[in-house]
Amino acid sequence: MVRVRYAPSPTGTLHIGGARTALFNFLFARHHQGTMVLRVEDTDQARLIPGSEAAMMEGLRSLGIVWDEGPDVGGAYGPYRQSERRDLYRRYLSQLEASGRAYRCYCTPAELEADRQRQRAQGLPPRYVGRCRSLTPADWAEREGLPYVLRLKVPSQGRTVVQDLIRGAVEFEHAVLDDFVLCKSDGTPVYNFAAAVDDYTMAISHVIRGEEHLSNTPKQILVSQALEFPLPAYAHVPMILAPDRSKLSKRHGATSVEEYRAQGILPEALVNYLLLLGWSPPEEREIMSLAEAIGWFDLARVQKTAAIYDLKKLEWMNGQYLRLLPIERVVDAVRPFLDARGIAVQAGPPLDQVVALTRERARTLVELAENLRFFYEPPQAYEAKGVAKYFEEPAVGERLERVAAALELLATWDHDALAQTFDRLAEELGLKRAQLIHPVRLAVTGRTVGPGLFELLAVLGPGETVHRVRRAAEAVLAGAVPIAD
RNA sequence: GGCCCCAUAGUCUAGAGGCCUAGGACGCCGGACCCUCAUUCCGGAAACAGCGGUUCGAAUCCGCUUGGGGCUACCA
Repeated sequence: MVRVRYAPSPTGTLHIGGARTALFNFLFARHHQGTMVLRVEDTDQARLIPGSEAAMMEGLRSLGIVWDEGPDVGGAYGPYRQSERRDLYRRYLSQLEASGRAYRCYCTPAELEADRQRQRAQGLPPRYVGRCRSLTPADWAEREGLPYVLRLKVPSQGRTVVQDLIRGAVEFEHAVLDDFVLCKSDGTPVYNFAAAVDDYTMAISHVIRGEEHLSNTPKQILVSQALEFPLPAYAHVPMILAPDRSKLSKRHGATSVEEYRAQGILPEALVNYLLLLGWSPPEEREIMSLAEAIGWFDLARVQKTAAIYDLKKLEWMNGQYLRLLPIERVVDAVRPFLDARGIAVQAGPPLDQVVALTRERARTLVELAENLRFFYEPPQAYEAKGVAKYFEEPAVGERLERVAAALELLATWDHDALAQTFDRLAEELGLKRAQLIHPVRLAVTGRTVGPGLFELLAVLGPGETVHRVRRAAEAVLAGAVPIAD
């Protein structure tokens, strides 16, 4: 039975690195009909950020990553917050103490700091010097009441081998490890201890996590062995780096799932993009559904090398999804972006028709919202480049008047009728059709780029079209064309 | 500093000794199409970090060098 976990620390928002790790866990679990556990690692209350846990869960859900057991949904191995598992940790801690595998250390932070200073000065690696290592329970009794931490008694000889599913056997000499802290003086367990206990007590079969944890793994193995726990399988997935190859941080722009959402990236696209960072499908096709990914997912195809995220490709992929997804899905997705811009769609043409015309010209929902704005708001000004190109030709004002007049008489308002009207008028005026089309697009949208004119006008409707063409004609004739930008 | 991981184009990657004159994707450049833009379609430039081995043969195996990353807390 495959059981995996994603174990975030609620100290911020859901990071794309974390999201990718969660995604790999989720895909692995689903592929093997296993169970996905969400565990909140909140032992360090000082670092906890209120609302972070809920935000992370919301971020995961928005991407379609769901869990079978967790703080919100419960499960047979709860509780799922480390802060609620104190009693459990205490039990294993006293077991370790009783068996002599852990010992009390009374060294003060000042003493430890002094040790480190000295070691650094001597060019030695900073490790715990072992001052309290051979203290006996009798010595402990003497120090009754003094604060102490619990340290694991790491064997000084030998080595620990991590069998990693992605990297193979990785060896760590015990000589380079030190007697690390299991439990702080205030009684809170420390990560490497709590993680080992939880992975065992939650019956986790595969620990799939970021590469930054590889160096911690021997410590967790040592804890597990001291407690006589069987070991889970480990798989350390490569990290996601910022474009300058450094660790991802706020200064690299959008790094959280929430920020990408705000920039108009669809969750479907983000998840698909993240999937390709560190994993490759067995076929040369990159656009795929979560269901397909579940069928294909395999740790053997996970890369060893850290990946750098590429905004350009994410945006391209988002564009693909904008075109691929059912129109209703895109309409729903763009609505909040319209609202945020005060674009009132109730008064204008049906949004689905508008989106159908504009979505293939957008890469993000922000762009899409801006691109369709003119359907609901007449242009206040006209693009400078277009004015120079199309509104300054001789007799353009009259030409626009003619168009308005012809359109006004049109009985059927659809693409073909509009096309015929423009053809006929162009012939009458001795012009090329394009010489009518471009000024009219500018008159109606204020821009030089956009959907095909006849499709656009068909959706915009006769009233609004004629009105806008007239208005532009008047401005041109009056020599008072408002210029945008 | 010590320990650990990694190394194919600007970026994501395929590649598990001969199938590689190294394949795909984004981006970039050029072209076709078109009422503009976008889409789409064609075409192009662009990589096996370096040096030594092993082998009949190395992007693939080994070593060293270089480079990048991680860990080294009473953080996770």
